[in-house]
Amino acid sequence: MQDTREKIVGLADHLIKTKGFNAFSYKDISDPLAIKNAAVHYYFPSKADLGQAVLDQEISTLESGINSWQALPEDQQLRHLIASFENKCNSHMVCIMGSLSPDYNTLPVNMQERLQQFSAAVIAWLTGLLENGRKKGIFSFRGDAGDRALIIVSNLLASLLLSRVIGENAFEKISKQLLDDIL
Amino acid sequence: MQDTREKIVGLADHLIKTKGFNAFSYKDISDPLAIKNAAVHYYFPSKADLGQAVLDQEISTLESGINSWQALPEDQQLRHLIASFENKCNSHMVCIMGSLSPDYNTLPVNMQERLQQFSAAVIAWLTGLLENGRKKGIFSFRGDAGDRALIIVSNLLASLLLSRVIGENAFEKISKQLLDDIL
DNA sequence: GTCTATACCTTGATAGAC
DNA sequence: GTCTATCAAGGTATAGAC
Repeated sequence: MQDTREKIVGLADHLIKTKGFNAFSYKDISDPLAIKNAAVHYYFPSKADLGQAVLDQEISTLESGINSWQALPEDQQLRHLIASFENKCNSHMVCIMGSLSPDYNTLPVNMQERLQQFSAAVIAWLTGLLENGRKKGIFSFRGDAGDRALIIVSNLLASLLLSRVIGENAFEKISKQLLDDIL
Repeated sequence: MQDTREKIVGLADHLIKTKGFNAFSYKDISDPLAIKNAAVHYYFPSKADLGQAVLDQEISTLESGINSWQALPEDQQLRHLIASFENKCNSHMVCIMGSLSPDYNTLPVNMQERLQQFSAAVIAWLTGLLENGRKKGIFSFRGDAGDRALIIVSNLLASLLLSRVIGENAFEKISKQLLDDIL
């Protein structure tokens, strides 16, 4: 089934966001699907292949999200981004960048490249969004839009990490202040 | 030698900040010290013991840092905190919270507890620092000091993670904006 | 305190039958 | 596509000699 492939990628994505790339194994994937680890290797010969598939999916999900918000006012688009992080927080997940960046040095090269690609895409999009929103008077902030985009991504990423350690309201507090600072 | 113990903890600390807790092994420690892995187990029977020792050292280093800055004006104290992150960035390390929080669910309980303790200590100290600095007119910001402390920790933590993926100037940009926002 | 030696387990991965 | 069977490698950890 082609379906199995998708289930594997979905599970791997979830495992990366809850346990980390180095901490999950093929068994963590084959058991819930009630298949054997060899079946997983049939779809993804190496763990690097699986990791790459997860990142490719993350990138395309991001892009289709961005596309679907295109017609909305800039502040609404930003709220959608924040909402997607809120969902992760409620499901006790961190984002893909928050999970993989500490392990960056241990990742296979193909995953490093994809992770860079993902980060660049988020920041480029958010930079444009902030610039346009500022022109229209929707956002108000000092300094370069690219720097501000960096700050926002940085906060959202870290808020999920902190929530895991110091409690759930870390995300709420941070995301609220984030919006207050530019609206 | 008692010295060996310290070298082990130092190496483990460095390994956590470069490769992550789940990605380093006893061999990564015994090889550079030119000893055998059994010698490491002599000092730290389990990896959880070693991880705990690293966190205990992090906590006491933090506390002695905080103490040594006590007499300085609040903005100087904050700059010292930022400088300590800059050092990590230049050495291609992330901070202990940035490294361990994504792996939180996979950590032994004693390490989870210490990590919570560490995070709480940083945030409590920074909250007080911001409150005092605001009273004196050194800092200027809206909202609760605790929320602002959360934002700053969140940014510093994430800036090291982002630097690793998208390049070195991420830290510089973020830390600069951080100060600009409250000075 | 450090060594050798080793037990035991998990992991990623492959070969070949069905 | 999925299975059984198996592998080599590497990991944590322990026992006991020196």
